[in-house]
Amino acid sequence: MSSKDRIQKIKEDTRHNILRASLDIVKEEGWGALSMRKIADKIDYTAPVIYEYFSNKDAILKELTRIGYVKLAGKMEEARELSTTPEGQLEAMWLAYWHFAFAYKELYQVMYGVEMNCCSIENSCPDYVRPMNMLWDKIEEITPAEKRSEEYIDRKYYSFWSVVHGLISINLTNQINRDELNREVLKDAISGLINSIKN
Amino acid sequence: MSSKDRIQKIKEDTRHNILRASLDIVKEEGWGALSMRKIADKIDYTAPVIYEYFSNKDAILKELTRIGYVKLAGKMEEARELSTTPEGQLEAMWLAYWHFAFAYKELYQVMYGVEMNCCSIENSCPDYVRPMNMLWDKIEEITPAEKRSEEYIDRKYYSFWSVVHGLISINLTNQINRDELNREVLKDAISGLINSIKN
DNA sequence: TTTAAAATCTAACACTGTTAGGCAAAATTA
DNA sequence: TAATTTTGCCTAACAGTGTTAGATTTTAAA
Repeated sequence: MSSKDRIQKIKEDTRHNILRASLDIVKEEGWGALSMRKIADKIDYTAPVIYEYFSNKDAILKELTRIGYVKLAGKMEEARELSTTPEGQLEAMWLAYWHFAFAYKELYQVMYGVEMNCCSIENSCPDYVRPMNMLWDKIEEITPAEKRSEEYIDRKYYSFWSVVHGLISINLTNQINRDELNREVLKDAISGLINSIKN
Repeated sequence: MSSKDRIQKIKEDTRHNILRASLDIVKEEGWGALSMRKIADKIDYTAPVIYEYFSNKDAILKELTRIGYVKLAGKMEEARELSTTPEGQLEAMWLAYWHFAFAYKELYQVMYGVEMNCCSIENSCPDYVRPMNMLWDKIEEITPAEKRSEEYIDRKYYSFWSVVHGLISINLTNQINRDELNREVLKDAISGLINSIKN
């Protein structure tokens, strides 16, 4: 009856509270600080109670991942409605994807396994910048003199790096191995960018 | 004298063994399984000994990161020597970067914070594929009929995704925030790809 | 051979995810 | 209403984590 429904609702609330508490902790202290006891503290329970709502910690992460995908799809739908041409819609959807990643940074991180590196990279270890410098210099070399500016080369460098690193990340996280697809995407992107620099 | 040198060498060896043992464990069981005690076991010591060579676990990860960058630069140099034109050299260097990421997967992961997601994504939760489907369909829509094949749309979808996700990952890990650069790279890539589809 | 120093270990602390078992309040049944 | 069952929640524990302090053994110097 009504009491059963009320109990059901309280259970759903608690489940929701666990998810919200988790996300709050991550927002405040990062993924590394998320623990079952900390979640329990936030919702005024002890840790074992959580296991009545989620079978383990991974299940919480998985549900947050799912929520992330739902939210992302919603944002993309919203963006699509703002444009009338298909080209405009496609662009709007990618921009919505982009904005989602930063507006819901923590969700994006758990969705795609993008973790902050241990410690601050910018300890200016010279080894860190050498690969970048090698590529940067070579891009500079093939850039026609009239285009050659720091901003231009920077932009091209980041364009290269984005496609390559993006494709690598996708391959490393989703272990879907599609060699011929990778090769074509990579070749397309690299030759496309080289052409866009030379002309 | 000689005894001091020998001691010095043993110390260097131990330091090296710690790093190699760490990488071995990660290769066998993944980053999540790497622990100080497990490293110590592999080199026939107890855990506290490691702290005479590295101030903490992060320092080990940091050194592995550095080693990764050195190795990457080496591979890129090798690749560069194989070509004579600057365009060929640039392409070869990016391909070397690409191959490095898979040949030294664990190093690439610690260098760029690309972690495997908790559990297998392909539990075929329909929510996971919705954003992809939305984009895929829209790409199909703007693709001229004579080009329209599954392979073609797949390739274009992954090209889009790679740039956008790559740029996001770079922004999330290296917290270097360069808004105008991001906007330009993103706009360039998206409009470039849309044009390449339409023509 | 005694003494100083270096190398290494054990034990502990505070944390982690997770499970088992118990206690008390609530709901159900007689 | 009284007895019984179910539910909700907690404490305590286990095995693991990174890390530190202190004791102990081994090596080197006097």
